[in-house]
Amino acid sequence: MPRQTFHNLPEEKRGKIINAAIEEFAEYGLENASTNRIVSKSGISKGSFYQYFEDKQDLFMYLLTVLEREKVEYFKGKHPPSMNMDTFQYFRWMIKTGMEFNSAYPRLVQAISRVMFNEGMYYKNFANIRERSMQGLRTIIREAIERGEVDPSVDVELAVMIMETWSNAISNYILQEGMKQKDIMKWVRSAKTQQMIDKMLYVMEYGLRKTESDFEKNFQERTTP
Amino acid sequence: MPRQTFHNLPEEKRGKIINAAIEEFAEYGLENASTNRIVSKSGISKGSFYQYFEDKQDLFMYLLTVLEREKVEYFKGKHPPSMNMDTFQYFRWMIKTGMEFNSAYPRLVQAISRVMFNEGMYYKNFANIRERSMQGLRTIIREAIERGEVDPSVDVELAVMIMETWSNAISNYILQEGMKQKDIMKWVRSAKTQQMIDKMLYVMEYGLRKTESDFEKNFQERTTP
DNA sequence: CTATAATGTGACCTGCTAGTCACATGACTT
DNA sequence: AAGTCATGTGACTAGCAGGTCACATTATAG
Repeated sequence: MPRQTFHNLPEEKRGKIINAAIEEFAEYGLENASTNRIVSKSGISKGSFYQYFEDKQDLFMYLLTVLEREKVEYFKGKHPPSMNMDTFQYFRWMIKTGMEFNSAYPRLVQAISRVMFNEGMYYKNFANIRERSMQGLRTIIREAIERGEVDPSVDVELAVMIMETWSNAISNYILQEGMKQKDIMKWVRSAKTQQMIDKMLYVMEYGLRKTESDFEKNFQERTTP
Repeated sequence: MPRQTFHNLPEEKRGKIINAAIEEFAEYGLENASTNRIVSKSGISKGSFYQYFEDKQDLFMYLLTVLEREKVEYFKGKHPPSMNMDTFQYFRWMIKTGMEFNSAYPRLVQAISRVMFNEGMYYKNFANIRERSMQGLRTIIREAIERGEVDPSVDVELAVMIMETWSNAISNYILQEGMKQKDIMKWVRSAKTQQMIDKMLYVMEYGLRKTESDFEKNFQERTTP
């Protein structure tokens, strides 16, 4: 984590460094990011950089906390439209609000997801961060089972994996398509995009809602002639 | 593509170079792969390398053709269990056979998917390769619609995206989990793993089988109280 | 055996990287 | 005004990168 000297900096200077870092990581990932470029982009000297941060990874870790803080702040300002939502409606709301957040901070999200999901495979350090979000999904599914919205015989771990994959896939897809647009936020909020997201989530939801017995019945019907 | 001198090489030497390249790309991706390491691992000199290949990317492109050739060869040896399969059964067979291939050549597949899906986003050169596979899916879906297996009002592009994402996600998941095992092939073929794949595909399939009108009915029921 | 062509080699070049450190500058204290 | 401490600086080191090239070795032909 950054040293105190960094936090003492005037906000403008700190912002310039953060923005330079976001641009650099979004463009080059963690491994190929160049401290030299970050330093010259943000208008500070090499020595200062190493006075603020231990190294590149330290700076990136700081960006993670920035993302987390901004995201919490964003969700605080948005309340679920209703209190009587079932699990899938809630999940849909979470995904969509997350998507709006992504549109509001596209470069920050791009920088972090690039490192986390692409190089992440090989940086075991990030495994615990992923584990945390999976823990949340696990809880959601268990609660859904208790409420009778998901069949009790559903494999929780598998459902977690499906939901995680699905929400990552949607996020990536939206981010990639959105980056081609002039105004991401507008594009994400458009009826067409919203409907597309609904449809994709519907595919996942409908599969999960089905009972295990249903699966076995259907599956055997088609594999044993 | 490699120069003739490379193809003239004795098979053993060629194999050593290919293996060294696979290991290097699997470990470091394209950008961070080091020709120096490849050269020393495969026991040839720097000069020879540049006599065989234009550069790193040239070598990687060659690996792509190796993968394609091996895959075609592998699928030739495996025939679909039945001729009377519906689209989803065929898709399932394709996915599973592809998975078996991945288990047979885990490092080669890892090397290529690491570059294609992780860094690939930023290497526009690979876009056409992806486009080709999407073209295949598009055809599959159109045929499924003609056969009445998928509702005609389904958005083909969306279905393509879902199937592509889904099959990539499963492949990546299996590859990642499989790499933790001693014997990948055995693990992939185990009843437990096979059933897991079936379940994941079932989620996708069940969502796609549903008609658009079904979606709209269900969707409105829950969003308009 | 000689001449010619093909293949192989590694020292060397330039340019980048992450990280260091002796020194300069500014700000606050006594 | 002098002293002290925090902050800022960029030339410098060591190491690795991709790529080149004059020369060495081997194979083929006459």
